[in-house]
Amino acid sequence: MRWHKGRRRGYHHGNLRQALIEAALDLIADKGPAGFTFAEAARSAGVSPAAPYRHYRDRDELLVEIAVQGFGVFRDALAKAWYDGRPAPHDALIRMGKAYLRFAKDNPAFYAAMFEAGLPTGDYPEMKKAADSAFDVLREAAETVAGTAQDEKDRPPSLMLALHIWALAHGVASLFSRGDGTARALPMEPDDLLEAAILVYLRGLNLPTL
Amino acid sequence: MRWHKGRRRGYHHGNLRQALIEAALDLIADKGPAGFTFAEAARSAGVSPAAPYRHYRDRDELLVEIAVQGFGVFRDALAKAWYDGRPAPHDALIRMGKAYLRFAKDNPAFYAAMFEAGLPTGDYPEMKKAADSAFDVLREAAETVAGTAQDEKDRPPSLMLALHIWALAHGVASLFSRGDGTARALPMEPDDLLEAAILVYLRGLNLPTL
DNA sequence: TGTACATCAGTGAACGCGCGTTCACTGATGTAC
DNA sequence: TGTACATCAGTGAACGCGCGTTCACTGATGTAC
Repeated sequence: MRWHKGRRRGYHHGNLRQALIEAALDLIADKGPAGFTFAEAARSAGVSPAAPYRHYRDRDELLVEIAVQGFGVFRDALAKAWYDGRPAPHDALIRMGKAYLRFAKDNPAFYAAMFEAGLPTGDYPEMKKAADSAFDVLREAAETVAGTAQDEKDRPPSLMLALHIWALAHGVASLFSRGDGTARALPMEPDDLLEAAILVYLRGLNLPTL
Repeated sequence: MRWHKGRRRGYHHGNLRQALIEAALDLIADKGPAGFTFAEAARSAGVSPAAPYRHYRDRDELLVEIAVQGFGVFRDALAKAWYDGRPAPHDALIRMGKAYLRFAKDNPAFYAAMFEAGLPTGDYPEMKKAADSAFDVLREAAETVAGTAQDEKDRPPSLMLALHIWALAHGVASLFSRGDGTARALPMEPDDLLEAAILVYLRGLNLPTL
């Protein structure tokens, strides 16, 4: 590697692929997933409009790459918050929910590319794989939380639990906790709203509150 | 009114305003909220590209009008499903949740314009008003449901209840129940997933199950 | 270590295209008398 | 009821613009010997 981090040196860029992604993220954060063009990303990265074609077939391929990277960052954030369910699974679950909100707030461009770029998930296997990998963290958490049931007959189906938590966190994030100025006003913190919802939900599952 | 419903007759269109909205809805449904242009909507409505300027200042103004109409349809759908909480508030609440999903599925273009066009809600008062009006139906329902508490001390704050149900329904709709092909695969019906979540949630609120 | 050569990753000019927008215009409609 | 006129809601031609994309090219890098 002969380049100082991302610094351009001479004719060859060195890391144009990643530079285009970062340029696109900035543009998306500014103007939504619609408001980014291949040409502008190139300009923003300081290369000619033809250069991106050495790395991506078209705009969509770049968008997918962004979504894939986004799901990676997302998965790591969720896994870190879950922290193997320590010290207590219920607390860890709530922590993970908050990490979901934080991700949406801190990375509006990733969030938009992942969930709102209108890319049919089915058409892009790598994207689906990356998304599934993030969801797996949630499934594992759900499994652990379900395992805290007092009695085996009280044990909720963990897939259902995972999907409910996902939907709840996603709903709160999409409506109230976005970082791009399209969030709705709320008379409380999104974090608190989500925490309360998860607590009520877990109580409804009849799991022991710690 | 000299026009048969929406039928063009001669030089004047008769109802271009609404025709443009419908054309835009078709385009949005096809290609997402990004993939609609003023010019194409005009072409689709059978008028010259200059004609829309007689009715809308620009693309955004048309989008806002669409979102406003969408929230109107949405509110009516929710209110109809709620049906004043009859025969039983809990059942009616679940019915309303399902109406939320159905709306997202049946009206992907409205849904996208309302929730994903990237229009900052704060900048468009009429849009905010229309959205609030839809949310009011939900608030009223939450109020009624909260009132079913056995004991006054068990009564949940109805705003919180409303926001939780909203987030849940919105999350399920956005992730699993969209009509535009971007929904994720699910091993069950979105309706059933949402119903189960609401039931668990209400149980967690310690409200009497009917 | 030096040189020849292949390959990689960029340039820049060019193109066709559709969009947004403006303009003077004109056909159709509504209304005052 | 007819006519003159104002207003409304369209036309169509034109423009500048930026995008996507292609092309032959070329500078920089890596490697075989």
